[in-house]
Amino acid sequence: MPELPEVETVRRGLAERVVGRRIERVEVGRERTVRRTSREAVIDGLQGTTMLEAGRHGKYLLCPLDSGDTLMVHLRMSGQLLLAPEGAQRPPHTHVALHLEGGEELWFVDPRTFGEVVVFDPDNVAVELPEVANLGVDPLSEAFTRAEVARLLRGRKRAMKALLLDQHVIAGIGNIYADEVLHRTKLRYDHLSSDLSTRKAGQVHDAIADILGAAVAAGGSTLRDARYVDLMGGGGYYQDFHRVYDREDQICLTCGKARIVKTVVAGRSTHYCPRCQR
DNA sequence: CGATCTACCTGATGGC
DNA sequence: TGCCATCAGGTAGATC
Repeated sequence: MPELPEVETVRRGLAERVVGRRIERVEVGRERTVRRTSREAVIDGLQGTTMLEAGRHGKYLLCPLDSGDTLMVHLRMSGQLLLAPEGAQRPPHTHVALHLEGGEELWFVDPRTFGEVVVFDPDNVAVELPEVANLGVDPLSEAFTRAEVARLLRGRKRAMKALLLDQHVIAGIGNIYADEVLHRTKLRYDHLSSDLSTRKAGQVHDAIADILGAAVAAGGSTLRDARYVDLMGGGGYYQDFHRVYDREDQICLTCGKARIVKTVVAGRSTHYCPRCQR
């Protein structure tokens, strides 16, 4: 569920409401959520610490603590971070609860349990969280330029959809926004990245920046199942602006003629306009 | 190297 | 209403 815009919305909530407040007590329910290390490592690593800032790289939340360690949270498919009053009724599948100074709790809720909570030493990230060390450029960072995107895309011979989803190249794009970016740039999912002109690669850069930026401004995309919500439990509304995702058989909003096709590519649902995208 | 498939889980949805 | 099959936004690892 959550891709960069949704994770960024959660990050902003943490920056506004959790950074600077001491974590007084930690509860870990389900062991699977902390499988990377252990229940003890997460409890001992968080208890008594304070988040210095709320960071993000791609879909990974990375929050440095005053202990020198860093808290990593990945929401994967169904994870949520929710802020609630101390003692409030917890939803099912609340696997971690942080009791914050000032009488609130921060919950990690995750029905499918793909998500993770890790406390790690940032100086040792390559060993403790290698996938974080190997993340590609973040589209909201200064390093995300037209020239860099052209280099990343044109230097590889990959199907465009698979490449946009590859977190080692560009970090943060998931299935929804990959389809939206490809539609905006009129590229089909199987267009080879090595065939892009420099100009076209620049358009891909611009589409990523525009679409992710607009989605962040809209608070992300909350689909019918409402599995993505922000820290306060509110939904985003960028789903109202999707032009291909979840619009199977509907008329393309760009050409007004063809109907959106839904197919499966590399095991992922893929939506595109057969008339606009080549 | 790259594409595809599978596995990890639970819940929502749709067909019968 | 109930049962069952199918599908879901992510990622890593195996296989070809």
